[in-house]
Amino acid sequence: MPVANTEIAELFERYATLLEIDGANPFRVRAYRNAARTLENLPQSAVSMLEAGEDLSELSGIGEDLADKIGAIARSGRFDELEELQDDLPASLAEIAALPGIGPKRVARLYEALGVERLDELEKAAKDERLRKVEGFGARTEQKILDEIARRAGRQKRYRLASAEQMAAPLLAYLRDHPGIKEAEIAGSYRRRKETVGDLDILVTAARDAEVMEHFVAYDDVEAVIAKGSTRSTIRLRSGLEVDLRLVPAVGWGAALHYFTGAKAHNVQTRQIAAAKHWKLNEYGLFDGDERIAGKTEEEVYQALGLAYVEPELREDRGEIEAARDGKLPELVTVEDLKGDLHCHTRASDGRDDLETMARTARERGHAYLAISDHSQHMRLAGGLSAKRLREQLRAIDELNRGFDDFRLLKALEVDILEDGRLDMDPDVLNELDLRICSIHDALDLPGDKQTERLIKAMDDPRCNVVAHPTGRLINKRDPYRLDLERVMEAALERGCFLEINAQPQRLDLNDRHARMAKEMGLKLAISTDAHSASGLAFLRFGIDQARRARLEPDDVLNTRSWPDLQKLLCRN
DNA sequence: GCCGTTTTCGGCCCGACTGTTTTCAGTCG
Repeated sequence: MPVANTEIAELFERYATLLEIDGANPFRVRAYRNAARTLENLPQSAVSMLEAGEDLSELSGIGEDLADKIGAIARSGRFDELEELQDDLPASLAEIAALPGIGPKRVARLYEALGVERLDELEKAAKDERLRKVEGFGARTEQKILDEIARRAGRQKRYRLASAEQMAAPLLAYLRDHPGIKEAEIAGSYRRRKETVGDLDILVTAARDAEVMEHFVAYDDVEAVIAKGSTRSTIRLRSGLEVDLRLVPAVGWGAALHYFTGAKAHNVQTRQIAAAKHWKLNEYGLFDGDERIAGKTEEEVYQALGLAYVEPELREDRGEIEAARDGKLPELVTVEDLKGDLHCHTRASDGRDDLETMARTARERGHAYLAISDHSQHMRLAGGLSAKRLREQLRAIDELNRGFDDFRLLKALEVDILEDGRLDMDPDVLNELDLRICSIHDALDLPGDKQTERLIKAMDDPRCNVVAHPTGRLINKRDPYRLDLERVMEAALERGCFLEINAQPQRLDLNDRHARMAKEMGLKLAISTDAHSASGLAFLRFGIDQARRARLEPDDVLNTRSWPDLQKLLCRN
C-alpha cells in the first residue's frame, strides 16, 4: 500500500513538535503543522497525485521544500530529517509535550535540568518533588502533572459526536434555564459536527449581574473546576469531557460564535481577509480602527468581509472561503431532503424490533420507504437469513405493503461479501429483491490489494447495488481495513454501484473526507442508518452531518429521491 | 518553511488564564 496522507501528516506533526522543543523558528514549526493539516484534508492521496505528475507545491501551505520532502517520504516511507532530529531529542518528549499545561519550553527545560525523557520518568521526578526545584515549576504544577498522568491512564482522548451530544444537551439546557443567561450555544468542533470532539466550547450572553460562572461550575455533573475567571471558565465533567464556558458581550455575539466555532485555519483565513482591508477581526467583532462595523450576527460578519454565509460544517479551510467569495458554496443536503432509509435490520437477524414496528416508525418519521436489509446466512452470529427464511420475509413485506398507500418497505438484504468476493446468496433469490446492500464482516485483515480486489469482485456481480460501511472502521475502536478506496470508488462508478455513509455513530463510514472524495469523482452515496432497532432510525442525522461536511448536495445522495427515481438509478443494465 | 493587488524579504492571529512571579512567560484555543 502506498504511504497514506495521514501517515505523512503524522510524521510532519511529530517533526513539528520536536522542532518546537528544540527551539526552532516557530514559523517553521507552523509550516510543518499547516502542511500536515493540508495533507489530512486532501481528498485524494498525495502519492497518487505525485504519480500523476501533479505539483504538490501548488497546494496551500506546501512549498518546494515540503513538496520534495513528501516525495522522499512517498518513495522510502521514511522521513530522514525526523530520524536525525530524534538522535538528539528522544521521540518520547512529544508525549510529555502533549500533557495539558506543558508546552515545548517546559519540556525542554525538564529535559535539560532533570534529563526527563519519558512520562514515567516525569511521574517519578514529580513524586520525588524534584520538579518544583526547576525554574518556572512549583508545587502546584507538580501536583497537576501527577493528576494528569494518573487520569490519562484510563481515558480516551476524543469523544464520538453522539456521545458528546448526550453530555452537551443537558448542560446546555441547564445553562439556558438560568434566568440571567440570554443566549447559549455550543461552538467548536461540536458545532462543525466533526465525527469526534475533544472538548466543548460553550458561549453565552447574560445580564450584567448574572452570576453565570457560579451557575456553570455548580452543574452537578462537574468533577473538577479547572479554571474560573470572569469571562472564561473550564470544568471537567465526570465522564472526563472538558467544557469551556465563555461569557461574551451580546453586541459581539456573532463574532464570538464565528471565532469559537473555528476551525482555527478557517478563522486565520477570515482574519487575513479583514487585515487586507485594514480591519481587525477578533472574538469581539469586526473593527475599522475603534469602530465596530460588524459582529452582532455571523451573517453580518461574513457579509462585511464580502463572503457568503458559510455553514459551520464547512469551516475547515478546505476551500470554503474561496467558494464563499465566488458565490460557489454548495446547497448542503439536510435531513429533510431524505425520502427514506436504505439499510436496517429486524428481529429476523440481529435487530431488536419486528418488520411492522420498523415500518410504522419509519413512516412516522416521514419516510416514504425503508429498505429491510437483514444479514445473509454467512453472518451466523447475527442470525443471518438463508434463502428460505429470506423468502418468508419477502412474503411478509408484500403483506405489510398492501396496508400502506404512502409508504413502502423495500425488499433488501445485507449480503456478506465472502473472502473470495462472491456474494453470500443464491443469485436467483437476490434477483427477487429491490436492492442489495453488500458488505464485509470477516477477514478484515487481508492485505490491502486483496481486500480491494475482494470488494471490486463483489461489485462485478450485477446484483450489487450499495457497498455498506465501506472501510469497516469503528471510531476509537477499530481502524479501517487496508483498502485502496480510490480504486474501489472508480470501480463503483464504472459499474453503476454506490457506496454508503453509514450513520451509526460509532461507524460514520464513509467519513467526511472519503465522502467528499466520492462527490468529487461524481459517485453518489446512500445515507443509511443500519438501524438495529426502531429507535436507531433516528441516527440519519449523524450521517447527514458528515455528508454536509463532505459538501454533499441533495443530488449527490441516493435516498433524496422518490422510490421510482431511485429504482431507475439502481438499475445496472 | 511559506507566501506575495501590503512585500521575492520580512512578515507570519491574538487575547485570556495560570502559575510563578512581582511584571511576565508559557500555554491554550
